[in-house]
Amino acid sequence: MDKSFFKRKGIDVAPELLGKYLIRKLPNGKIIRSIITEVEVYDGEEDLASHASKGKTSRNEVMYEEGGIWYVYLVYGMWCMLNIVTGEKDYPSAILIRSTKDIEGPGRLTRDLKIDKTFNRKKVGKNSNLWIEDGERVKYTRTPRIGVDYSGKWALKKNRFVIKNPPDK
DNA sequence: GGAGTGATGACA
DNA sequence: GTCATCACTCCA
Repeated sequence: MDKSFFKRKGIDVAPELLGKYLIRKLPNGKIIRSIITEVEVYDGEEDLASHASKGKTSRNEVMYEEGGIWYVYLVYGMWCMLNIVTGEKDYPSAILIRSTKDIEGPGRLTRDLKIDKTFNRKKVGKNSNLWIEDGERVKYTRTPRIGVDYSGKWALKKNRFVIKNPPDK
């Protein structure tokens, strides 16, 4: 995956991630490939649903980096969320990977792929044992994001991209 | 529908 | 230091 792919706006990158393969190489050498089926875009400080809405902090500073690295953080005390940072440096935006074809749900995804905070800030690539490979171009639909009701009008923004008719493996 | 869980950020 | 909050999943 070309680095410039992730330097574009999250809203442009997100639909193209659908249908691509998320690939995880486990410590024991086993490789898991799964098609990305559901993502959400968090874009800019004005997005109240984004961690970046409160400005730069020690947790979200990774979002301000240049696109092409992972942003992993803990929610609800037990689940890690997997995001890809997008956009230029100093612009906070990221895409949350919510589901793949085999694993539905962002918390389950990271549990099953054994992804934890050690991936935070790592580059998307084989060197970090977690990367993306080209897949098929697919149709998708846009819906409001999940679990962000507190963010007022931003909760209604259709920044969630879901694959339509996922191809068979 | 409701509990559990712990890092994080806000405030003092 | 305290306290409330939270991009979730599981089991009723």
